[in-house]
Amino acid sequence: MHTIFDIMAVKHTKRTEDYSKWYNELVQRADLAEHSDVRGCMVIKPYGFAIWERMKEVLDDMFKETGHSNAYFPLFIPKSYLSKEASHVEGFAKECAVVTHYRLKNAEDGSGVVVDPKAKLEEELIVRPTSETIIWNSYRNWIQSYRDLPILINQWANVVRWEMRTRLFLRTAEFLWQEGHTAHATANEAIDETRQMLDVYAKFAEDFMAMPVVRGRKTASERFAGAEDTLCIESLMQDGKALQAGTSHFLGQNFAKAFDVKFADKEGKLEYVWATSWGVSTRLMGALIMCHSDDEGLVLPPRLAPIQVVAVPIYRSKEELSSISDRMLELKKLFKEKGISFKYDDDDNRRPGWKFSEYETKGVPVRLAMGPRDLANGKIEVVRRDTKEKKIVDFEGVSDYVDGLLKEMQEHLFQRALDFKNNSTIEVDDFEAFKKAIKGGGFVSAHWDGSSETEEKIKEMTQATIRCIPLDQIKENGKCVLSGKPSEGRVLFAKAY
RNA sequence: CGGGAUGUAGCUUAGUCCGGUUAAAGUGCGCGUCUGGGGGGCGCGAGAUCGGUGGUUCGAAUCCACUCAUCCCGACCA
Repeated sequence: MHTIFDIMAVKHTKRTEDYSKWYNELVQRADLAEHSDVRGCMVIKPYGFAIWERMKEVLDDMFKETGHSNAYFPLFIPKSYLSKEASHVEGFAKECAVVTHYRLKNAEDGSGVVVDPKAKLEEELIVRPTSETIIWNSYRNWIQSYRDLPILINQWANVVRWEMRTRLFLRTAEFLWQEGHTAHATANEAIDETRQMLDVYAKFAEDFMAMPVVRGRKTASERFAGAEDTLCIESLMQDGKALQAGTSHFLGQNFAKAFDVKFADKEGKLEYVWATSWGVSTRLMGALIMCHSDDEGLVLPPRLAPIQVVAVPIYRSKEELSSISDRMLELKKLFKEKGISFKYDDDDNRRPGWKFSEYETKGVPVRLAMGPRDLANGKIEVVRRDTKEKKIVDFEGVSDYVDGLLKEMQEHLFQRALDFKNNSTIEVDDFEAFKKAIKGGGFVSAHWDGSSETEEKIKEMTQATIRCIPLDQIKENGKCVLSGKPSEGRVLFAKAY
């Protein structure tokens, strides 16, 4: 339907009108990604990929600091591998893409190419939905003695899970991620690793994404297929729905047994190896968007913004442009010294107003503007994206001012999101209040009797799932919000992405 | 895989109910011009075999059948 707004100006869906529509429009408007012609797949565009690259850089450093090395394992996994670990195959079988042939040929009727039926694979290959099986198949050959342990490996890769319903970044059939796969001599060492990597994720989310998270443990029904224990970081989006932002699994000896990976300990006794795996994906992009952005567009935390500062000149004549550009190039040097990424946009094809909107949409943290009046007065305009606050400051010293502003914004975004999360977390003690709270959105902290049956019933009745049992859960005696049976502590419920 | 909806220019849509010359608009794109402190104005121009196939008809974007695709709501899921 045409409205007067469509004709008069660019009109965008607001968060309060239709949150998921707002999200979809924003992803495209900010030039992060677009739908591909392949169902469920997306094209990550340069600006979106630049943000993902920043995430990768930071995370990769953190993995290296904790002793991990990168490696690469194949995209294709022999079908038989998947079935070696019983619960693993059960978890993933329903969403695997399968390669059955290795050749095409021209159709006899000239209609194009068809699969050559003669080129059928003897053993079909699956496209990895995750790499535990193929990696543990390799580890069998890599590990003989306790001296070979631990193995601390990470890989950056794409994986495929044939999802029924997809959404840009949040759930796509193919996505990018990293998966860490470690092998240890003892259960305790593997458990410590699981926890260590969870803390790495939490630190990344809070310090870089400015996104507060709850560290917790998944219930049996939400646990990774093949894990003994799954830890997670859970975050809350602005619409009150929870989003699992990262997981770290203690795999016990499940994969070691499935792939027969044993090592000789110091006494020469053969033992199965202990394992972990942990991952975050391009889903973090979705989390980043939904955590901070507003009705005008993306809001990026300075530490992950590909462009931290953009400057726009305002001018009539070439002479004006040239003298403004001189000052901007001075600034460019100063920002470079400080390690601040800076873009001077002197593109003459776009007008200032257009550029202002563009960079707001793309979430560039700080925008500078300088016109003839500022130039004459030795001033420059500084606008911060998070609060849209506009200030005219002295040109002299503006790089220091902006440097401080970026740090303040990083902190402010986190604090704002933390306040939101805290204000959206409600404790309830009876089921009527529980239903009401779930309807209102946010985390609902309530007692649970620990049974999967109760968990399932609550899900059926309210659509809420147990997001996690917080690691900092306080021991307190209470009664399960549904069954009334005894409980020793509260767990977090929410509707989730 | 169940329920609902939609396919018309790069994008967003009007036209479809009630068939009738050359399919309309906004935006975007190109050129020119006036402009330039929050997505500019004016003028000109390019751009669509109306998702596909078949049928009804003198005549189909419009009616019928089939088909493909996408989106939304469920079940499933990082």
